[in-house]
Amino acid sequence: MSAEKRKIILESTLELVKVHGFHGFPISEVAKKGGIAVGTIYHYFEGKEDLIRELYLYVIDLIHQTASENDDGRKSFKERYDKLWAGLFNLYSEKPSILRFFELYNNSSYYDPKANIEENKFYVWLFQLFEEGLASGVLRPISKELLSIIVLGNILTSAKVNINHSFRFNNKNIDLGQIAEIVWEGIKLDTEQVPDQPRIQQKKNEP
Amino acid sequence: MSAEKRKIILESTLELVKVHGFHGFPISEVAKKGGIAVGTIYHYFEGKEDLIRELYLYVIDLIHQTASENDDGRKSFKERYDKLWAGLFNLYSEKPSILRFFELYNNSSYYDPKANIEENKFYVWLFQLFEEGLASGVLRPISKELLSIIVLGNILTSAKVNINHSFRFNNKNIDLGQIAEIVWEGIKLDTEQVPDQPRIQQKKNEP
Amino acid sequence: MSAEKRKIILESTLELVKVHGFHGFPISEVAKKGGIAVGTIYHYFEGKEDLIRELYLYVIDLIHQTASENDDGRKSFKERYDKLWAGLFNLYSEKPSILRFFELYNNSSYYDPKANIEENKFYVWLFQLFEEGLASGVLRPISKELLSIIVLGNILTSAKVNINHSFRFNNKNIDLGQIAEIVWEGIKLDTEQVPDQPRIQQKKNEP
Amino acid sequence: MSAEKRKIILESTLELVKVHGFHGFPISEVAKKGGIAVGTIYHYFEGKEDLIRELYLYVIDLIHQTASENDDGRKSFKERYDKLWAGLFNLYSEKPSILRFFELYNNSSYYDPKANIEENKFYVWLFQLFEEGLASGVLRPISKELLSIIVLGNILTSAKVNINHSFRFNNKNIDLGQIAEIVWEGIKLDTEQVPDQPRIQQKKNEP
DNA sequence: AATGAATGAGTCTTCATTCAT
DNA sequence: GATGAATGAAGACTCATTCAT
Repeated sequence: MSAEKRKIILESTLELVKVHGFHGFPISEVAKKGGIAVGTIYHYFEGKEDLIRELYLYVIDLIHQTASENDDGRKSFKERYDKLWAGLFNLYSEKPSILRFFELYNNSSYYDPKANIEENKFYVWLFQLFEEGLASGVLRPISKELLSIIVLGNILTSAKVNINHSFRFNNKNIDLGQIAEIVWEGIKLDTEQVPDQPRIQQKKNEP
Repeated sequence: MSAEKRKIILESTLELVKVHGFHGFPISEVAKKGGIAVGTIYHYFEGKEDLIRELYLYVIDLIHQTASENDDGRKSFKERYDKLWAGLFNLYSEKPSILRFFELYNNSSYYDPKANIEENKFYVWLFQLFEEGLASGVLRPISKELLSIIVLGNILTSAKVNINHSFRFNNKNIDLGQIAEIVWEGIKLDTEQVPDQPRIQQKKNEP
Repeated sequence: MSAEKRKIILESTLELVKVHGFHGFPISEVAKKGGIAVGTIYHYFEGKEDLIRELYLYVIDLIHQTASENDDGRKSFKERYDKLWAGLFNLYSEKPSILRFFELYNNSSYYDPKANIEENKFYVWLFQLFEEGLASGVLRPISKELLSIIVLGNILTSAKVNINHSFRFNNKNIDLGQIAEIVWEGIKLDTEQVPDQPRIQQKKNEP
Repeated sequence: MSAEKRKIILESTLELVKVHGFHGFPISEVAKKGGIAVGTIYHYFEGKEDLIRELYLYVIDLIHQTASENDDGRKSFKERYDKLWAGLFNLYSEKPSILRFFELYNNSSYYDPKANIEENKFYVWLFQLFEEGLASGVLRPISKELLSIIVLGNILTSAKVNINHSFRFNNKNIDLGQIAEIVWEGIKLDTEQVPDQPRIQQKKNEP
């Protein structure tokens, strides 16, 4: 069992998923792309389903590394926020296969709904980051879960547009950097104002 | 050629896409679900690819109708913004198959990158809405394209979480309505005056 | 039941058989080519099998007419032989769909092996012709069946090559008229006398 | 990739073509007849079309072998001619599937008209045989192409009748050996006569 | 460990035929 | 008589997985 060969299989699969979707390519293509035999893949993974699920963990790890590596707890939260945004935006832009994989994964039959978010080390790290932001008083009182959802969602949207916008928006130049600022405007605490009054009313979507 | 039967096929497909993804179900399932014969589907559509592409137009139409029907140009822009958000959020939440379809479509081999966004009547309508918002002076000077991207992206994210969050976030209650306000905070023009009145009104997406 | 419409169906089918073979085209193509509805064909014929079998009779009739129309019992047998050859050769060459149909028919599942050759009016006529030739003493004592086989077989071969030879034989000019003479040399009775008259003239089929 | 399995597939197909024509049997029948799985066929051939085309080459090879194996350049041309005739006649009679295949192939959509006859090793061999016959002076001055057409065409016709005549000609006994002699009479040079005068009258098949 | 030939259930698609209008 | 929408059985082909080497 060489880790090298395992990685070859995962990366080959990632590329193929990007181009063809989960079901759009045969295992034999993975073998061909990786320069190995079909049977070999079954030494490293139990089957296609297992391969895709392991690929999810592999990709989460990549994201976690990218996000945490550049982080420096001594910097201001805004700086850390910008680094997070830039890091993931660049990762997704340079490796669109990751972005694509995520979009597909959550909607696919491979997705395991029983997987707990707390076991996902990237989310654990991210929750921690936002908790520190909240503690430092620069963020409006929004739950760390919601902050994660908004920020990640918008990074994803930005990167998606970045990858596709040339044809999607008629070649108009769209300044995606603005999105980071717009979101920041939305989540930062307006210091000029009286924070002792709730600015946002409670609302129950699902009673 | 009955429009009725055509709709049955489209709706059956939409449901199956939601549960299984594009490639995860056979055409015969569409037939069974619709109570018709397999061959009939091929009278109305050239093949699976064509069916999926027509489904895209069908769904775009649904979204356009939902968004435009509830719109009233005489109301304030904020009110129109809230209506847009509530309308789409509810549509997606009540019919997750639409949400799912979009997520998949843009990443699938069915997606036609040559399709011009200007020919998409929903986007035409949406661009017009934001142009009016910009003209009325309540929005920061952000391009209508970027505004569309941000707002739609966040509605989608909200609805996605709404549909999945029960298991995705460990049953924590997440107040998705906040997202509409956070985004609004990000795009609205800050008039320095009068912070002594609550800036965000109560809103009930799902009573 | 209009005879006109029946003929349209038969001729449309004949053309389609030529291009696609028996199984290579759907009944709907016959309808489209003939400018009629699919159901109409089933008013005139019991099904595809019946249509093909009726087409056989239709084609046999065409051949019989062509062969017998130009025949004149008062002419010499050699002249009648030449007329037969020229008539069928031209018919096949101008309407290759007939030739094609025959080749296919005898090898297809549509062919009815129980059909008695004596009930085929073209063969009845042909056997009669050769019997007269034998009676007149210009032919070697070969059974009328064998004569029919040889002559028809070689006309068919000639026409086939005529239709295809340009590409089959590398654009070499092949004088197919020779075949008629070669076969004649093979079946005619050699009267030892009179070699003082030229027996073979030069001939140019394709100048 | 075993040559053995490849041959099993080809032979199974050949038998099925004989009975049902090209389109009259499913690939699954080939598999069943050969005692293998359907998928295996697709390891050896790209599809049905490819299988049929490869079968053509396989059959050409069989014919070439049969014809050339029994040939002896030291014998007289008439003896070689008789051997050729007998060899092919027997091959076709004993293996009617070959005969049937040829008839069908040239009229089918599988036939590739771009295929050059010079690349067909059987024809190369045959042309050589007739060239030697012409050089030895026993044949009338007929092009080797035309000689090939006539001789092959008549062998084919003979064998066809041999296989089918029992029902085609009402159980009459037909002496097919005569055909070889008749054709020989047609192509041999009449040494008694004056070859400096043309023996065949002018005729115009295609004015 | 690595290979890749073999398997056969499953998929898309076609098309002869029917029948209500 | 004429129509053509609807049917569903049948066929070509794919591909995840196995296993002998």
